[in-house]
Amino acid sequence: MQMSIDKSSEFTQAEQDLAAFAKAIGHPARIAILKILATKNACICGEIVNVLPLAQATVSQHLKALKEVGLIQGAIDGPKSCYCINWVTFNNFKTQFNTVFSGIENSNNTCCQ
Amino acid sequence: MQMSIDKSSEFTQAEQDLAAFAKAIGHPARIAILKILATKNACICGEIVNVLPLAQATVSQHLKALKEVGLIQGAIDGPKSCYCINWVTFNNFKTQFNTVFSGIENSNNTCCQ
DNA sequence: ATATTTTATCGTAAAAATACGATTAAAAAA
DNA sequence: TTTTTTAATCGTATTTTTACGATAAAATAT
Repeated sequence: MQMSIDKSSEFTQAEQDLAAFAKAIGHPARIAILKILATKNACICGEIVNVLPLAQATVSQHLKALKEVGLIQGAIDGPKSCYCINWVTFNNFKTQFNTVFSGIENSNNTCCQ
Repeated sequence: MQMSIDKSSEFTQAEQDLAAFAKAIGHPARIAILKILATKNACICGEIVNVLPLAQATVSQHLKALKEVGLIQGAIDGPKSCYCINWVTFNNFKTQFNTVFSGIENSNNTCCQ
């Protein structure tokens, strides 16, 4: 008996992309990281580790997740690592989101009450 | 040796709430469901099951996830279930998102390249 | 009254995510 | 040159998510 095979590829690329972005920001630690980067413009990894209630390895893992979907980018600065938000990707996500859900939201929706 | 205890409560309520919303839409099936509901206003569960490449039990599970964060609401309609988007919650999510990430995105960000 | 339709829930298997200590690698400081 | 600092990666334990068959519950249809 086989179970739990990934069905993601059965959906459209747009649906997969949007879901991937949403998933990436779907953890409080990653929200916190993005908030820090949004206010500080650029930030050394160590500063993020100091602020978050997580181990260095875990923060690195979260940074990697954000980097993989392109929401942040990093550059090596000596022995340190500097991160910042990639606003192009970020705004692209916003646009995709608003496009997909620009349905009938202005209708007086009184269904399913 | 204990590991992997949930650290979510160490973050702010706003961070947790926003992450919960993002997590809820962080799967292509749930994006697809929201898209259907956004265009159809209201929709019977069975129609969603027919359109998605997933088993009925799995779709029900995804619907439950969306309902739990308040993004959709459902009403029993005879033996059927009618679902629709809760636009109040939905727009609240949009607002929260835009508030948190209204940082310095207009700056000419050339860091971390 | 019985059968059918519809959907939620239960049980469970498999996969992915979360978390951290330990280690590695690479630059800087001593 | 050796030590220290910084951060990525590895290994691994635990938890959560994803997926589905089977069952239950509740209304409709026969």
